Amino acid sequence: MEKILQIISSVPLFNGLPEEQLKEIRQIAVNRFYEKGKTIFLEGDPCDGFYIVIDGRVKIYKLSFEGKEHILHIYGPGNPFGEVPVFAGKKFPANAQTLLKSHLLYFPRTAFIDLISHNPSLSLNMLAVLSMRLRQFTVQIENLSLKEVPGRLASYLLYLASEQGRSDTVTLTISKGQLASLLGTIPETLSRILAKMNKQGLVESSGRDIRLLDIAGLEDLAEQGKLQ
Amino acid sequence: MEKILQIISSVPLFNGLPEEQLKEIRQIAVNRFYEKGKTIFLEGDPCDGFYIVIDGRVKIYKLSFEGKEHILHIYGPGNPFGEVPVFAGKKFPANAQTLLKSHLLYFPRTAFIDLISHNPSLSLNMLAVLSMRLRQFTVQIENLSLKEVPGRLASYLLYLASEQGRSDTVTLTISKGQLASLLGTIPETLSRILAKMNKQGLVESSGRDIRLLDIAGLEDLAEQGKLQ
DNA sequence: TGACCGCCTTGACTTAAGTCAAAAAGAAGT
DNA sequence: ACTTCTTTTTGACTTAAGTCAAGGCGGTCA
Repeated sequence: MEKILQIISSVPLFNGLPEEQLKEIRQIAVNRFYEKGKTIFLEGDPCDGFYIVIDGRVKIYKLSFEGKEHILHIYGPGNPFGEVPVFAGKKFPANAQTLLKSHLLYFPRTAFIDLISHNPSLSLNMLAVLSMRLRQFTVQIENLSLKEVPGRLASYLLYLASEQGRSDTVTLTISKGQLASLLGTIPETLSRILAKMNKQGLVESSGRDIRLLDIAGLEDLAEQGKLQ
Repeated sequence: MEKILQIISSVPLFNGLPEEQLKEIRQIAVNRFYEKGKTIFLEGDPCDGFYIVIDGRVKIYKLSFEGKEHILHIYGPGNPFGEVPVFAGKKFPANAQTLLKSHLLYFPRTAFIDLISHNPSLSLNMLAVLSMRLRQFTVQIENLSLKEVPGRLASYLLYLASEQGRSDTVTLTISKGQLASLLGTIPETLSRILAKMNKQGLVESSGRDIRLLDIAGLEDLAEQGKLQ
């Protein structure tokens, strides 16, 4: 119980809120535990609340008619998800599934809206979270429509390097198949492009570890969107 | 002056707010007039406020390294834009330019945040606006990564039909070049695909008017994302 | 050790969509 | 009606990336 309060206080969404309000938030939160590979919700499901990842990992994805999936986000501890229908419309715009055994906190819609109505700081935090997400989507759309796969991969590797605080080597935290889906392509193509980048001396990859040999080259590639 | 108050009251973002609050909002709003084709802001520009279109039309777009543009949104009267950096970070994530001579209202950041902090209804409205936008982006990403151009075009035509309240004929409100950019492709490709859809009896297009001859076929196409 | 599994890679082929260049069709102004 | 400019269409060609199918690699478990 105390532990959860501590976790809540470290979630960006609840940053800077006074102790007392954190306790209120704790009051309405519900623990939910999922095994690996479990569906949390499906696109079109009616929504009456949103989630925060406490532990584990969750993918948010869309499915094509034939069943091909495109991963929109992968969320880990501290990330909220499923907030869109809380404030607009009723239904989830995408699917959510656990990638690992996960511990989530669930916030019922009405109680949360009540809370937010009485707490300007919380509402500003929530506005910030949604705005950041819009910003991310903007980048994703730019990547999809203005860059080719090599450019998107280079962007992702550089992002991962900054994320992991290292500039020389990164370690993929997801499978290459999942990465392909996140980049809007398929495993075969990703594999071929990684091979090409190896040949060109941009990276040196073995398994999930990828050494970034030519940062400047990768930055060019990420910016221009094209190989060569 | 009175006219602007009336316009403000009809903007979805300010729906359901009491008269008095609308007046406060009017207080902080600043009129801005732009000729056709003028830049309102560029990606990376520091932001200290956002806009609402009163009259005219504005495109929000990204530019690739080589200067190719991808239009993210086209906004008309009643639509707010540029809110993202108000709540998260400082810089605009995309470019904005007028497509027509336009009248905008500008809301300075700090004054607006002040307002929102004291007005839960306004903040919930803003949360709804951002959430709707996230939902739209979700659809756009789905279209870009899981559908081919014919599927995106079919989606757009059906959307336009519902928008214009007619199921048989739609009229493009933007040039075909702009439409191509909005669908993440180029004019040549769009032209060819429209020609193919004509040949297949799905539509009958002449200039900016497009008759939808086979709605069921278009819906299939939009859902499956592929022609044939 | 060997069989099985999921994940990744490679090869051959197809195809959607982009590029470049030119013609055609509209719109606007004189 | 004629010029000029923009927008749209068409054609020939190239290319990025998808499909299908086969094989390889690496773990796990009996």
